[in-house]
Amino acid sequence: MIPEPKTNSSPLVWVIAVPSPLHRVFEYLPPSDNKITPSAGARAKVPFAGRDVIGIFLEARESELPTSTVLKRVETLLDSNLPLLRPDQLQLLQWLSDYYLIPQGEALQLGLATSERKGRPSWTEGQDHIALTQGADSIDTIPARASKQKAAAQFIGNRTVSIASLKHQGFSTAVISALVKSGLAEKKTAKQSSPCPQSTVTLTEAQQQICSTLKAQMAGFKPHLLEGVTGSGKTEVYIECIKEVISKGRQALVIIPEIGLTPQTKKRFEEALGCEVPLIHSGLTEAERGRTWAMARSGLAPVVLGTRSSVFCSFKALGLIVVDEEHDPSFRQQDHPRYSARDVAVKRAQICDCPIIMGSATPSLETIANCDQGKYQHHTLMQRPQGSELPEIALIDTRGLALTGGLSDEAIGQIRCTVERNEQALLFINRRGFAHSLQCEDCGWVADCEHCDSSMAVHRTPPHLSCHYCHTKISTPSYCHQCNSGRLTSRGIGTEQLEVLMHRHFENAPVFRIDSDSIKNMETLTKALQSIANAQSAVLLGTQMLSKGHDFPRVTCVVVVDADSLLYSPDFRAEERLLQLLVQVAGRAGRSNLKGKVLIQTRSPDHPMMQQLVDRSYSEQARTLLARREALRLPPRGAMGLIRSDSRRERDAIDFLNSLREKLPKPDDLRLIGPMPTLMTRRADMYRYQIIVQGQTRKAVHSLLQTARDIGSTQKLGRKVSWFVEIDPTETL
DNA sequence: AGCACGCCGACT
DNA sequence: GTCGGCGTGCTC
Repeated sequence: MIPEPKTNSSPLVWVIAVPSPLHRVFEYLPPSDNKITPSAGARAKVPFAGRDVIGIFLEARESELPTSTVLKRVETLLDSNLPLLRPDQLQLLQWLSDYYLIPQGEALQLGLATSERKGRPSWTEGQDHIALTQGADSIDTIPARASKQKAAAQFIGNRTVSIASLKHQGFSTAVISALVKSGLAEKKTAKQSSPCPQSTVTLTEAQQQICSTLKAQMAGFKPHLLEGVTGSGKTEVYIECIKEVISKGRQALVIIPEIGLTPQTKKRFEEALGCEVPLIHSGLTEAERGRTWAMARSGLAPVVLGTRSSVFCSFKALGLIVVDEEHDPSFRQQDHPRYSARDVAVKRAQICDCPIIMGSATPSLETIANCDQGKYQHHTLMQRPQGSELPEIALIDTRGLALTGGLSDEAIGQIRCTVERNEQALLFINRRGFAHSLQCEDCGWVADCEHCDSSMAVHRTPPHLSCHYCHTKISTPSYCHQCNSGRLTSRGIGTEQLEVLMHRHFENAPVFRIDSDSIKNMETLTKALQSIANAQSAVLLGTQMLSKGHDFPRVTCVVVVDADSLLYSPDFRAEERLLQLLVQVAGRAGRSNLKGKVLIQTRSPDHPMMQQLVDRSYSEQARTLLARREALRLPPRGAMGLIRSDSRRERDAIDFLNSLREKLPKPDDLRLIGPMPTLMTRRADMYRYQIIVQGQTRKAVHSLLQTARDIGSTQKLGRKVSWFVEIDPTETL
């Protein structure tokens, strides 16, 4: 047969990354009014599977599809001058897509603010600030009946303030527009927030030394670990480095674990740097995020402060990344897309050829290993300034002791002494609600969640049972559902119950409970922290929320109510987590010049970790854990991957993994474990199963996961179950 | 993911 | 007769 002559050359097409779960890019004909070829990273509106979507232009090339393919046409090019995604972001997100096995179209969306993803123009500087036309002198001319306007004018004074901040103060749009209408005030565009760094606070010798070492390396890619005990002043070091970077006209990105600490942190950075430090976190409105994003992109913001998603933000000239509390598990996004913001930040620093400082009192074992291998430079701050001493840690063996509300007599005695000295005590308890579960005294029946393999927690205010995994709430039963007995008892103390008991025990001291039930938003947290700061003696109690980064100068006594509840978890990272948690909690004590004391209640006082908590430093203990990981060939030694499937039908979840495993290659340098049930197999009516992949090199694990992903998407069952592959999983439960 | 297309059950 | 349930297939 004579081969067909090659048809005329393929048409010129635009390659577009379309937001869809497909691991492919798509070809389109250029728009009909095509004049220019855009730069990579520009947004384009394209028809896709029966609807219009916003995709990202990657390149123009000759079509690689058979000439018979019917191509659709790009509808409009949205960014014709400058692409919204900068080359460094594009490079980062393409790496992200590849490394975390995320579809390219979805990965690229992460580099845009939410409104930009919908195709709206990016935020431009507008008249979103306000100032008094005649300055503060005109305040007296406002009639007394316009009390709100007067108050607003007083707030503005001689400054130019953002309208957003006025609204935060509780002034309505009506009040603001009235001021403008009467000519007393006028809207202004934000002035370039040129930083005017405030004079340096006095640094300790150790801080100074680290600062000068770091400042000399504020150009070019270099990761640093700043290991500093709680209260040793890591933030001052960050600030000095940021000043250095912005003085050279470059920008800094500061990433912190959770929104809980943003208001104070923002204020602290703003005061030290003398400029606005815009935020990026999930609590902001779309408009506010869009504003920060655009300010960073245009270079208007010299510093941006944000939670994990800010690692993808656009910058004009990124010169430094700071990741505070580098060990924190919340840097890992646990659902779609799954990535570690800390690791992405290191990659970004590499791409932007700038330094990155990771700080922690309890660095992760991965980061310590990276220091050992010489990949990261290690700096240590082991002393608190003003000579405040590190707290003394003691174990309380609770075996055989009569506990009052989960507390030993010794702990209660210590709390009493603390309160009587007009100081504050902090009780850490890792359980919300009144009690862990409700049990029948006669037959042992436990009120379980009907959607999860878990018991329901007891709550009293208001009274109900609640599942902390799927958030199902039911009314508290008054009799046993198995034997009809009326003798139901609460087991396992929670924050609510502890609060009641503390009120009873310490009538004269205020009691503050900090957990996700009592703290609904940032305002309530700020208020609570304010009251704590103003109080003399007090008892603070709460969950992890209390242990994260807050500064409580009057706390001199910390009690860990039940350290065992975290001790025996099958996850290979459980010990590391527990150690970090306990050291962080302990670090809340004695941060000012008052000497602190830490009491840890445990029924396993002989456990090696408990022993070492008393007389070893964190880094010594981390070494021990690291050696054990090494021996067991667990990360950071070697690599790990995970394939998980979730389904309403248990059989489907198992079958999917079984047939996937059969089709997978079996390289001898890899070990596959499973399918096996996850620790809490049924959760919110979903049965969850997994295969764990272990190997010597990350490359081998990664390539197997990639194959698994490709095979999985061709499986018929793949549509009935929801499943994913994950590299370097943090929870292998 | 989201949307179209298609093939069976219970409604005006 | 048609409205709409959701299984299956495809997206340049």
